[in-house]
Amino acid sequence: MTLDRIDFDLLRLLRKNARLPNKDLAERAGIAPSTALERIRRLREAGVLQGFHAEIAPEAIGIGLQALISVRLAQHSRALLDSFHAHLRGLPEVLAFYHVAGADDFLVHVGVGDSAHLRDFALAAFTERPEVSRIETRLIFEFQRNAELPRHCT
Amino acid sequence: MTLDRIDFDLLRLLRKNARLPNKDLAERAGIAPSTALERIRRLREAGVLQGFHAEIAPEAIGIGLQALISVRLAQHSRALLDSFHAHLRGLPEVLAFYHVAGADDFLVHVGVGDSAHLRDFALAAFTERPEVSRIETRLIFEFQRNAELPRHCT
DNA sequence: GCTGAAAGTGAGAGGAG
DNA sequence: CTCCTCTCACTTTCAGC
Repeated sequence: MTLDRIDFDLLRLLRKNARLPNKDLAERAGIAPSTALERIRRLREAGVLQGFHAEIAPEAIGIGLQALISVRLAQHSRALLDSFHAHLRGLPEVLAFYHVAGADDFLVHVGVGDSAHLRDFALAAFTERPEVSRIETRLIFEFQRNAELPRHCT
Repeated sequence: MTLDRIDFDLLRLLRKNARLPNKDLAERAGIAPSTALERIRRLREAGVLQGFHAEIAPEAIGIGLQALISVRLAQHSRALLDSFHAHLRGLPEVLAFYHVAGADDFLVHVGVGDSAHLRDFALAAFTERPEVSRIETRLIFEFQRNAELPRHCT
């Protein structure tokens, strides 16, 4: 699938505000509302638009503390990897995770209530797991996401 | 501001699908559409709902490679921190960044076209910067975000 | 603070260019 | 592929509960 300038405009607008009405979307992209509707339907079907998510203030949902936990697995077998992967996906404290190349295999972004919660969680969800060889926890002072599209998406 | 069960329901629904029509939102939360509208307006005004963002397939916008770059600053002065912070916010390759406690000061999630782009970018945006003392780059095999709310948000 | 009706507006489908 | 029109459904406001 090949995207043109109008597709990038629609993506850029939806990336900044996913609840923008179709009418406004069309106007700002310089096309008719029905055309915008059709384009967005196609972008979704092609898997370019994967979803729309609300961003929620962490403190409002009881997240007073965020941390990054580096995890090194005991071995690099496929079975162990899959098992740990599935485990990560089931933890509500996990906000996001990265599977990376390097000495540590995973980097896990977690959100917890307080430091006691963090200690208990790190112990139960990582240290006590058979797949895990070693973890390292870093507190997050600030986390920010970027809603811009790359420069070449003109 | 104190949230009740219905607020959490609305947040949970919008977190999973930010484009869900208000009517459906109300129905699934068990309230009238006008009530849902009012509640969401208040959640936005209170800063609980901070925004709505589309999730876009990286490859579709020319991101063939993602990496995590650990950055250590030369000193920990406020001026240097602010300067580097502002710099990060202006880079389109930066998808997100963490300001963390520990030996490294920042962890930057970047998306680039290919390995040549990554090398050039790491050099120009980090290594050559006066604020930066040292960087370390790790390739990302997989990145996943969690759209669930914490367990206590019933 | 929630409900339900009423007015205004946008979404979405079908057909023409 | 894009636009226009038309219908239908949704959003949004407001008075009443």
